[in-house]
Amino acid sequence: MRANYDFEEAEPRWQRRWAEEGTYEVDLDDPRPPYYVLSMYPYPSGPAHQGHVRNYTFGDVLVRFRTMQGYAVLSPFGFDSFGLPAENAAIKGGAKHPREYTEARIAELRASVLRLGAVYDWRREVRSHDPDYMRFNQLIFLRLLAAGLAYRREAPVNWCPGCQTVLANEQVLSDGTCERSGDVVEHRLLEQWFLRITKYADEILAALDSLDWPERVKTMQRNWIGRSEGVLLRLPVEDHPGATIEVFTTRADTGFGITYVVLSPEHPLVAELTTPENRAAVTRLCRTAASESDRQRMESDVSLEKRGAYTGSRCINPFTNEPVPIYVADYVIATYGTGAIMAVPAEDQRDHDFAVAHSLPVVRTVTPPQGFAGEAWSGPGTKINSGFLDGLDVDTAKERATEWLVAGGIGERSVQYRLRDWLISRQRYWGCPIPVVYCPADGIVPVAEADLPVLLPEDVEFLPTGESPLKHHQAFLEAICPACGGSATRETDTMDTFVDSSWYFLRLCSPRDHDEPVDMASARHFMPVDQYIGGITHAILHLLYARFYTRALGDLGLAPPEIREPFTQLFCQGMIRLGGSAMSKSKGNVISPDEYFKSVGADALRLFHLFVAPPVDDFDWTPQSDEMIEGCARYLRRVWRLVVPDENETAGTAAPGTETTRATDELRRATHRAIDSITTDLGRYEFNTAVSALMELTNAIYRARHLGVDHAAVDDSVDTLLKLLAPMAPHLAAEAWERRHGGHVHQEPWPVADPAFLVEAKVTMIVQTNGKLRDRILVDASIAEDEATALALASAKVAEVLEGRSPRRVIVRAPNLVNIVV
RNA sequence: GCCCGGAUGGCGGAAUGGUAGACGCGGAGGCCUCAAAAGCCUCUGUCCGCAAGGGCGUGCGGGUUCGAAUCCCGCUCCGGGCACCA
Repeated sequence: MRANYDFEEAEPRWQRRWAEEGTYEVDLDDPRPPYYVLSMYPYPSGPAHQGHVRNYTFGDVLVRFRTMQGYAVLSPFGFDSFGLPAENAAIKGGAKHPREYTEARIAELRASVLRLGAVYDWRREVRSHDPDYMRFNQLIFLRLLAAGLAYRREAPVNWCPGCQTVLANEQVLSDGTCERSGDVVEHRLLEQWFLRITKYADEILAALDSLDWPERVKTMQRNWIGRSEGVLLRLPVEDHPGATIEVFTTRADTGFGITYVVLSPEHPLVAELTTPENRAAVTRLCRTAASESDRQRMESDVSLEKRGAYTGSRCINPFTNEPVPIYVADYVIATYGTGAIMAVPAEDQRDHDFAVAHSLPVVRTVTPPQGFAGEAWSGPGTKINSGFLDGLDVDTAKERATEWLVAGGIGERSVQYRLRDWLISRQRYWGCPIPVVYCPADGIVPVAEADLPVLLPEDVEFLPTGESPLKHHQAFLEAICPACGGSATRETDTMDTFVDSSWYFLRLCSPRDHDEPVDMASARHFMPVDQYIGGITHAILHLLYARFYTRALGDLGLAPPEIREPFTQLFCQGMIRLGGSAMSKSKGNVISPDEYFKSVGADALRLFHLFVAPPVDDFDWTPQSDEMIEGCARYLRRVWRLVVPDENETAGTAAPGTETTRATDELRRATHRAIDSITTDLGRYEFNTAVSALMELTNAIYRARHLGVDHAAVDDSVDTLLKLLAPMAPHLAAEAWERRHGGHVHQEPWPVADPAFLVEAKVTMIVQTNGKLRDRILVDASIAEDEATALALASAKVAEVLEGRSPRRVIVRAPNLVNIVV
């Protein structure tokens, strides 16, 4: 009836069938081996744009491919549904509650993903803002609290004036601005909740080595953790008996070069060590440092003027027993190491800059290389001016100085991390409440687990005051102390949304379990995630937190303790850029897939995303993209005509003969080559070359039909083509297969290449002289070396070049190549 | 500043030591059609040449090798990450 494939009718029909028939629903008792494919659950920002399309297409190809290979593929979906945009929209738009807003966006995104033909086990859907998810999110927090992995303390924090909340270090960009709003981040001293990720720093770092992840992601995590080995040493303060300044250094060997010591402005000893005549300058410095953002602090450095002030006190350099002045300066960071440093201006450029600005002495303890024209030399060399270290190289001296400090009780070996504990408090409404109350009698008291979840009140007003509406909601604030039964005040901070996303992949294994956040048997069955797919943007934040949480949950008995790493393989797809920046709703440069669903169908759009560029690469959306999408649609029509030929097309009319036999053989080999390369490509996320191989096979089938290959061989190749196409263009493959055979192509086993068809009987041997191509000769694949040489030397083209000379050397790589050197 | 990627036709890209440019987009010509759409066929790196054929060619300069887009050294440009972390 229909010659043309009506994708607009067929695609939604197949989408309904896959959902209704539960094709991609997987349970614990499934006899097939489990395989877990997960795309990072999205923040629901509304209908999908091309970035989502690319992401979910990649994931869906893997789900369908592994299913055809015989796995019980767990393919769940969820929504990272807490977060600022919903609350900001409520504040701006007035009427809509963040829940209503968020759920509308979820419906839109879910519809897009369904329309794309991506298949999930929707029974497993989780949403972070669902009370059920919040309950376990809070329960995990309470267990972390009980185990000492969550704690509250006053700390200098990153405050974003735009978002009116604190940010984790990870959310502050290197220029000192907020990653969300772009505002300059300020410093504030606030009581905040932290998670003790640093306890796992060593394990998380060490485990990176054996992780099958992209090297650049691992490098980024290593840099972020920033482990450094050194010494903590104590410097006694002159005229302050008992007072010592503790500093961390990785260069114990430079001790003889300490010419001053610096405290950060926030250091607890600043007030005590500042003498009256220096108080004014020191206080001014500390006040400026406190009020300024990191960016302003760094910008002050551009003038090379290291800002600092003398305290008036001195401490003793333990190496020389000489007193050195103690300064306060804002180039020392309070939150790293001990918040104080020993300054060695000859071997550290920052110290050198400061020393010059404040006329402090510089003593070299390493001989710089000949011709060194810089100021501070931090590289290797021979020790000088260093007493018992003189003449040693830096590494040996470092070890000797360390031993000396330890033996003298002055210091001990220490490892410091750039990684800080994870600050999770957010002063916002639309997040998961931190389940504690403040009791005048008992202090911080956790909410009883039986009383979870602590829900967000619905009757709140969103006003542009910058304050969380929770702070003014009486019914929410008023709580009963679980310890004494007296009245208490509820915590109004909510959790960073990265907490929600740090364990959802575990929850997805048993999303409806009412007793525990993670069912052990389910997690043991499905975890770890075999293929995790997402953007490189989460290389540090989400992926680091998830690795931490997986370990912490295991150690708390909330998840299988033997599962340390959540994601076996990670694939980071490139982003789609439009007008120079990543396509995203917040940037307002999105291209919707909707018009393509209508004009060419989901399959053509999927194929385009698979074909247009290597999946790991970024690619720029250009006007040419539309032409290429049209090309993919054209290709699919070409496939369709193999199944339902036009009436004026002729096929297989030639009489059987030797030509036919050879063409049939060639078609069969083309088919098995396609199976082989596509299977390899899909396993390596090289979807672009997989599509290209599909096209080559299609071309080969057309060629064969043209030559009159018998119907059985063509039919066989078309069937294989449809199976190979099934993960990438699932609707058309399903429709075509059903017409030919009935049943589901996606339930067919994945084809396996027969090695017998991968070897060629005849090979084109190339003949070179001095590495330059001269001739091509068709030879038997089994040709012997001497025979190949003889054939090559017999070539007229070679004779021309040789001009009667005899070859100096002949390189033979039978049957592919002979290179004659003259 | 440090670290990590990348550079191949008009365009997206393929080839990881052995025929550079697979596959596709765009372009040119032809067929079909009253016409169009759709489709089919041929050509399409560049220069010289009527042609046969030949020269050149993977950002630039060197090197290793019988042979380099591919490996090594040094540059240029582009992209990303980190950046006062002692």
